[in-house]
Amino acid sequence: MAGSSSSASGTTRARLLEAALALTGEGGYAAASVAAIAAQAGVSNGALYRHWSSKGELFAELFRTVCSRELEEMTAAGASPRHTTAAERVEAVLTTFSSRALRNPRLAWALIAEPVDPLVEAERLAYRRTYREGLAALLRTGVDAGDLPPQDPDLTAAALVGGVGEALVGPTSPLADAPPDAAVIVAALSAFVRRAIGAGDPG
Amino acid sequence: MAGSSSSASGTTRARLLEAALALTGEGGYAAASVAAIAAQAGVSNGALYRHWSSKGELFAELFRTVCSRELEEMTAAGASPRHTTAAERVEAVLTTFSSRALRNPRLAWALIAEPVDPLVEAERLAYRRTYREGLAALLRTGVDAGDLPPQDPDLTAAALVGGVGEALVGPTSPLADAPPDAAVIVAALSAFVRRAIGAGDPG
DNA sequence: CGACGATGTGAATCGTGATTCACCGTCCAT
DNA sequence: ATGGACGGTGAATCACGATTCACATCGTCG
Repeated sequence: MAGSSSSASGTTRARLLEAALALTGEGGYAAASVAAIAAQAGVSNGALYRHWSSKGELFAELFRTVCSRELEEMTAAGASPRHTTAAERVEAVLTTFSSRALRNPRLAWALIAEPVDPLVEAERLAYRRTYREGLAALLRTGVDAGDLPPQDPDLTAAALVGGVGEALVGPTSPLADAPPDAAVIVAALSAFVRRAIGAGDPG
Repeated sequence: MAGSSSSASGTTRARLLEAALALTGEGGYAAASVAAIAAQAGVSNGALYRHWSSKGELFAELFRTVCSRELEEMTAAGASPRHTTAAERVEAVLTTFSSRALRNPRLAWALIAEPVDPLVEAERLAYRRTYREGLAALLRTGVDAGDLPPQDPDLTAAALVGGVGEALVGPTSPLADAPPDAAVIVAALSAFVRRAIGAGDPG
């Protein structure tokens, strides 16, 4: 009926993903029931199962998509030639992470901390590990080069991921969708990160 | 039948709490179904409802009990006259937290990070906030005294709570109940904390 | 003794969502 | 035109654990 590629909607599959993302961004994973997703996408419950074998699979895919975009951004930020030292790169990665998360706190919460399906949890865990490992690699570089003090890079990286996450969704979750002042928070977090990795003052 | 106060069991109420704690310590909150708790305590499902109006209430009480003990220990550690600077106190608090958590990683995970009832989540949140506020107060003291560099104490505190938590239950959760080497982890975390709050070298 | 409250029993019931399935249309290939 | 694959429908079903409730049991008190 509808034109094959025009107005408001793509394929049902895409609409379901969009709907799931939108609902998660509003009310978190909990608000994204199969019924709600289907309704939002304008299809029936059953349609979902034509494209995924379970709700979990849909969300695993969604998480993968969203997180991989985030990862890309962070990686790019860390790899930019504007930064020369490992400390700067670590800071850039986490600043990117923070400012993006603050743009959509609810979604960030869902991605970082909300209770989810085991299937989805596995996806989240995998990405967390990736973040951690990326940071650890940067830290190792810095330590080896003597820019950063001796430390266990893996542990520092884990603590940074957790610390930044908590600082963002912890204080954020009580708040509505209007972060008080993202720039201030990001700056303060940057300072925390710099100190935590043992880098000196801002360059 | 059994002696009123002798061998293996106190009141049913107490046995239910013990059972819930034990199960949570083994398989987390998820493993602690009403049926499992009742079985472990040697009573029937219904007995639980003679003492709490819901499973959530039981767990809220359990969390409160356990967390308040932890809080006591941490507070005591931070208040000890052995420590003079704010930095030392912060470090002592978090070291206490870490080493205790590492003693029972599964339970720590349940207390810190596992998905739980809203009722229980509220309890957890309250304690997290308390930890955070306690740390923030110490940090403020240090900053005011000039021992620590200027910083947002609340944000630092939040990041520390999150960072230490992640470092503990993140890398820990994949492991069985035998932490590789608690002392090493605690020492490394201490160093992280010292750097993160901007304290100098170890005293 | 007999009533009564507190406690315990455990099978039946409920609530909440995810998941299934018998039944269409539509569209293309033969 | 016709068969059948590809979606789609949505009410019925299922799974799973918490919760209820009609029925004991026991200890205490008048």
